[in-house]
Amino acid sequence: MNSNSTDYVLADQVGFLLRRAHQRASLIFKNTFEDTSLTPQQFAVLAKLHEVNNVTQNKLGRLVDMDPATLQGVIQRLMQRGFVLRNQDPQHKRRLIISLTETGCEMLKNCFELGRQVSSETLQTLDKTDKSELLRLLRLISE
Amino acid sequence: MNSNSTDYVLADQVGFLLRRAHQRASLIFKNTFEDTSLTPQQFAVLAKLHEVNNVTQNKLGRLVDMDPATLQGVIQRLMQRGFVLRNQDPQHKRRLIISLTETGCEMLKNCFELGRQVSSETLQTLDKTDKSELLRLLRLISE
DNA sequence: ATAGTATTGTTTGTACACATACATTGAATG
DNA sequence: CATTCAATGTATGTGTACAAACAATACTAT
Repeated sequence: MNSNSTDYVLADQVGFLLRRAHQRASLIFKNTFEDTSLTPQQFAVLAKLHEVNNVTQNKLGRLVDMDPATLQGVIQRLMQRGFVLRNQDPQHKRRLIISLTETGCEMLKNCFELGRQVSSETLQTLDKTDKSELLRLLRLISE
Repeated sequence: MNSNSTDYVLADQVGFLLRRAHQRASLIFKNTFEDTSLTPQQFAVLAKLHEVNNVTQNKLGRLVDMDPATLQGVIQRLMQRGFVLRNQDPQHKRRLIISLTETGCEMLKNCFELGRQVSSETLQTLDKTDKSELLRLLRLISE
């Protein structure tokens, strides 16, 4: 028995469900972070810089899973708002070292609680077991 | 004991993991659908039209979970390639009825198998139970 | 050392995603 | 009937996401 087109239900495909889930999570983030005007990606960069400050732009990109081209734009917007600095590595002229400014660090402190709210609201329909199950499975399919 | 910034690990947040997973799924889609030059969203529209042809653009948007503004662009690109038609509803001058063309239908037939491959490869690290678990959980957090 | 290669970052172009503002039409209410 | 309101689609602007082409610097092997 061969598979045919009737087997294919869009709403049952992971990719489709991932897009939907991601869009909903982004919406919750947007509403929760409204006052800060930070995007999820901008916050991800700041939060990662708080974990490991003074990183190469390239390495930072790998840590937050963003393209060099994409990260470049994100960094620029964060620089314009004074949250981040970009300095040349004295040892390697080609490298740029990204670091949090005082302003960025201050802003960030008020954001961690918001970040927790976003995660909590995104997962609110799941019980405790399902919450950690979902995280585990997402990690598994992201390599 | 109050929570502080050290509690917040970016890599443990759903939103971050959802973005990563979605990006990986998109990459797999891109590679698999290389020859067709269809994007995930364009294929989603075609696949949905195969399920329910002759829909209002607005309703189609709700079915594939896209903004009116976003869908408008997707539809335009599908029209340019002759996969889709957009006709005015005679009863409601304001509405546009979207339908698959012969060309679109033909193209689509060869795509279902590719779509299955994408889903399969995206989930390849999971066992059977985990696969359906993930789908269930994603549905739960997408309302 | 020199040549070739890998690393790192920018630029440009296409495609979502969505907010906001706008235009038009159909329906509902007084 | 007229005014208001909801539904539907368009236009524009900002922000990802990524490919491809480019540029410049470090590294490696001969």
